[in-house]
Amino acid sequence: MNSQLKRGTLELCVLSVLSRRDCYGYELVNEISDCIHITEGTIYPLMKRLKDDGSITSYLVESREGPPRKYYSITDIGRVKLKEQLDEWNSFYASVNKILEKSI
Amino acid sequence: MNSQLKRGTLELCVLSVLSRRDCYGYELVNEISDCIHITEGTIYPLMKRLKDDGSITSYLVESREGPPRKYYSITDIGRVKLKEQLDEWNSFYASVNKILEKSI
DNA sequence: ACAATGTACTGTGTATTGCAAGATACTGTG
DNA sequence: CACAGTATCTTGCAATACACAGTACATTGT
Repeated sequence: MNSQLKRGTLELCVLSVLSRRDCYGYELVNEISDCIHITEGTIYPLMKRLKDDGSITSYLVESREGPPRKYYSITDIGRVKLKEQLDEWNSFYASVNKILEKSI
Repeated sequence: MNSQLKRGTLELCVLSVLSRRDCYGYELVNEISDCIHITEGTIYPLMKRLKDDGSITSYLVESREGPPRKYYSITDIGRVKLKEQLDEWNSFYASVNKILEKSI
């Protein structure tokens, strides 16, 4: 898979999943990896960016299966961002497909 | 527009347009910019990469409206690459949409 | 004691884009 | 004719986000 394609969409995917329910990082990796390959080394820096810009908050929860889990929760700022990025994504792939269709 | 989204797709778009007809760089910029904003500073390094890996060839044609135009032509290697990237793109945006749909 | 798995984090490298600037050629206007 | 504007190609530097590898620590099972 061309890893360049993922750029910009992983953030959208994370926000989208978090808009359904709170998740911890490792869980997000597994959830999203079903469709698009990612690893922890990709997700944690992304979560840090999202936290820094106020799109998400986090809280720790003890776990019996390993170290404490850091759950992430989407904020109102994050929901606004999600909506914007969703619109961008939809118009973007419509644009790409328009260019591609011309060549058939 | 989130410029990160374009990554990986511009090459696909260029190959796709070239699969229809030969184009010169400036023309490609205008053609593609109808849908996705790009400038010469983006297209020419891309054309160089494509030429280096054998996906396209180029030839000069005199012009009465400015300096000579450098036309680009897709090769068989380029067509194979186009097909691969087309498949990747289709499966990629299906994957993204699958993740996004879960959150509705 | 040790392996396996769950969980979080960091560092280095890399690829592709944005933006800005420059170089050359032609066209039209004052 | 000078000059502005447009067409066309080229190059350089900065920024961004991802890949991969590695570290660290907790728990459970053998």
